Amino acid sequence: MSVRLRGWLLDLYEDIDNGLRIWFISEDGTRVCLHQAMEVTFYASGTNEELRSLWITLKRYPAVLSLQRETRRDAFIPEPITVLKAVVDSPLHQARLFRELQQRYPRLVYYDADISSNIRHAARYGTFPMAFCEVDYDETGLILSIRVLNSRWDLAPVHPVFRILTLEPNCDPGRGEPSALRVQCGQRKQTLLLESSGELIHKLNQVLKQVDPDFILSSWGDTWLVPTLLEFSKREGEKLCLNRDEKRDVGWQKEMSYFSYGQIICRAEEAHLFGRCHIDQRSAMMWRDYGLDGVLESARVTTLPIENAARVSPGSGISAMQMLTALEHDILVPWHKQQVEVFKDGMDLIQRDRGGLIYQPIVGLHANVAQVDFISMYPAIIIKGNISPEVPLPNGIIPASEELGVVPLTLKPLYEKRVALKLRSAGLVKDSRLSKRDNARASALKWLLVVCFGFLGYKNARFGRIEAHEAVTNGGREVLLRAKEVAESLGFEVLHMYVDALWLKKPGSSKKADFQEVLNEISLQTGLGVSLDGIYRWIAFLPSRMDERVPVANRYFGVFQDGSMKVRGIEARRRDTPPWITETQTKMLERLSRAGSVQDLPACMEKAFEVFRNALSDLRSGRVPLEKLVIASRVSHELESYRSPTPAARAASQLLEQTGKRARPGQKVRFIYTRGEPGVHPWELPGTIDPDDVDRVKYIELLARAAASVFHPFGISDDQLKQWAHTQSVALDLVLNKEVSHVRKVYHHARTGRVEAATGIRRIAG
DNA sequence: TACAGTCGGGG
DNA sequence: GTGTACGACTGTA
Repeated sequence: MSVRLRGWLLDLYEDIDNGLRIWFISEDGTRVCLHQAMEVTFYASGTNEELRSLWITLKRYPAVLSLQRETRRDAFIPEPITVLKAVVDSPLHQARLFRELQQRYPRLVYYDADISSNIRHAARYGTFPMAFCEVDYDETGLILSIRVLNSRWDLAPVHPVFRILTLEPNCDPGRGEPSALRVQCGQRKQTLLLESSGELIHKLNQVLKQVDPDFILSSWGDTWLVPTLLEFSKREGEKLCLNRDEKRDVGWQKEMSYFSYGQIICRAEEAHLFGRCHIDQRSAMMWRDYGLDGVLESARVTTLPIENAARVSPGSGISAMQMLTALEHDILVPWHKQQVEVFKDGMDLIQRDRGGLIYQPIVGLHANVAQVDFISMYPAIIIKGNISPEVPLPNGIIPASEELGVVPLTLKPLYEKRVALKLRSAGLVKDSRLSKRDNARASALKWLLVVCFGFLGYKNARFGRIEAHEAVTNGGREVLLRAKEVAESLGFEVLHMYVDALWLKKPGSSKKADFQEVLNEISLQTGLGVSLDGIYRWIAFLPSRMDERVPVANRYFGVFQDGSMKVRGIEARRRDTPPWITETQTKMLERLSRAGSVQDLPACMEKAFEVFRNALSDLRSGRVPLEKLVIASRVSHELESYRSPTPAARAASQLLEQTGKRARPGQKVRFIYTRGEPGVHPWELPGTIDPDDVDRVKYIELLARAAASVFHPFGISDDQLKQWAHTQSVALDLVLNKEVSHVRKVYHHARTGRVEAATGIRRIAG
C-alpha cells in the first residue's frame, strides 16, 4: 500500500546505514522524513589491462551491482574513449569503494566518482531544495516514486511557512564572555542564562521541541555557540536535541584555510544539522548581502543543500551546477582536473593575461556624464560565443560550434533568470515593485554569474581551461572597443572605460532620452545587452596618489541625477579603513551630493569641509568612541614567517603572546593604532585601551588622506590638507576660499561656453 | 628607495 | 574546499 505526499523538499542527506534520508514540509504543514535507495554510477578509463584488473576486483564486491564496458566522451579528449561503467548500490558504498580504488589503481582516470548525493539526485529526479514534490511511499517510509512539480527557474517560487528560531549570545564572544542567550521565534522572545545550572539545556530542549524549527539562525553558532552549548550539555548530562533527525549528532565540518580571491581565507568550523538547517549569520558567506531569500535562491539554482549554500562561496555553487549540467547531458565529469595547457608561442604569450580592457580616465570633474554598462558582460559573451572548455574556441564572439558546451548550458538559464528578475524589478513587467526579496535573489544570482567566468580560468575547476578564460576577456575587449567606436561616431566623448562599462558625455546631452540612441546602437553593433547605469550630475575621476599626473582606472565618485552617489576605490570603500574615517568621508561626500547641479558645488564643498573640521575636533577632544577607530586587516601568513610584519601581524603577535590565541592565515585581526612601541594594540586583548594612548597623529593623517581624496578634484592638494589637519592653522581656510571662488568662476565660464583653465584645478568641463 | 603585504572590482 | 590577473597603495627596512 502506498501513501502520497505533496510538499517541499527541505533537506536531503546520506543515511548512516545506506541510501538517502529526505525531509519534506508537506502541504498541511507536517514535517516528514522519508528514505530512498539510490544507485550510483561511476566510470574509469585506462589501458585494457588495467581495466580488466579493475573488473576482476570490482566483481568481488557485493555492493557493485553491474559492470559494463562502454564508449564515452571525455570533454577534453576529441576521440571517444573506452570506460568501465560500475553501478554501486548506495552512495556510501560508492564513496568507500572509490577511496580504495584510488589507492589501488592510482593510474586510472575516474569519472562521476566524487559527486555529492544532492547533485546525483538532482540529475536523476530534478530535485532541489524547496522543490515542490509529489511523493509516493510505503508504510516504512520508503520512497517509491518522486516527481518534481516546479522548477529551479521559477521567477516567483512559492515557499511553505517556515519556522525560524533565532539564537544569539548577548555579546560578541570574541570580545567578552556572554552571560545570556537570546532566543527568538516570531514575536516570542526569551532570554536564558548561559550558566550550567542544569536548567539551560532542559529549557532549550523544550523550546526546540515546542517550535520544531526548520531554520536555526544563530550568531557565532559555528565557532562558539554550538560548541559551548554542547559543552554545557555534557556537563549537565542532558542531551541537547538540535537535530530533527534524532539518530544524528551535530555534523562538524573542520576549520580550514584555503586560497581564494587572491588571498588566504580561513573558514571556521561549521555545525551542520540534519532535518533542519543551522545558519550562522556571522560566518555565512554574503549573508549580509542577501539574507535567507538569497540563500534559498542560491540553493535552488545550485541544488546545494541550504546549509552549504549559505556558507560556501559561489564558486562551489557554480561547480555543482556544471556537474549537474554534465550529468544531464551525458558528459563525463572528470574527477581531478587533468587538463594541461597547450604550448604557446611568443605571440600568444603577449596576447595572454591582459584581462579586461582598462582605459585611463580623463582625470577631473565632469558634468552630465552617462555610465553605460553591459549587462553581465562576461556571462553574455560566454553564452553568445559558446565558450566552454570542451568546445572549439570562437573567433571573437562568433561561435565556432552550434552545440552549446557545459559552461554556456549552465549559464544560460541563470543569465536569463537574472535578466527577467531585473526586468521585473525595473517595472518593465507590470505588477511588481522592486521588492526586497527580488533584490536578494538577483544578488545571489549575480554572484554565481560573476564567479562562473573566473572559474573558467581556475586551474582546479573541473570545467576550466585557461584558453577559454582568455577567449572571454578577448571578447570583452573587442566589445568595449566596438562600443567606443560607436559612441564616438555619434559625437560622444568617451571619458573612461572599465571592463564592462563606458562613461560618455556630449555637450547638450543630459537627459535619459539624449543617450537612448547611443545605447541602442551599442547594443545593436555588439549584439549584447546594455543598460544606462545612470547619468551623473557630476563625476570626479581621481589620479594616482603616488603621482598625480597618472590617471587610475578605478578611483572616482559622482552623484547621479536622483541624488544617489557612486563611490569607487577610495578609502570609504576599503574594508581596512576604520569606521570613523569611512563615516566621515561618506558624510563629506554626502554633503557634496546635495549639490543640485555643478553650480551649487562650491557651497557644498564648504559644508563638506566643516564635516572634516568637526571630525578632527571630535578626535582631539576624545569624543570618538574607540570602536570607531578599530582597523580590521587580514593576516595571510603564519605570524613567524613575516619578513616585514604588517601592523595587523604585529597586533596578532601581541595577542598570541598575551592570550595564547593565534590568528591563523586568513583571519582578520582588529587593532587600534597607539602611541609609542609597538604602535598597535589588539582590539581583542582583554582590558581596556586608555583613550590617551590612541595615536591621534596617525588618525589625523588617515583622515586627512581620506579628505584629500574628496577635495582633490577641487584643487586642494594632499599636502595642504595634511598640514592644515595637523596644525589647524587658518591657512587652509584661505586656500579653500580661494579655491571655492575658482570653482565658481570656472563653472560660470563653462556654462557661458568660455571654458578656461584655472590654476590648481585639474580639469573642469561642462 | 625597494620590497612585502593587503585590498579592490565585478555588482 | 577552492575564481582570475593586476595595479594602487601603505608600511617597513
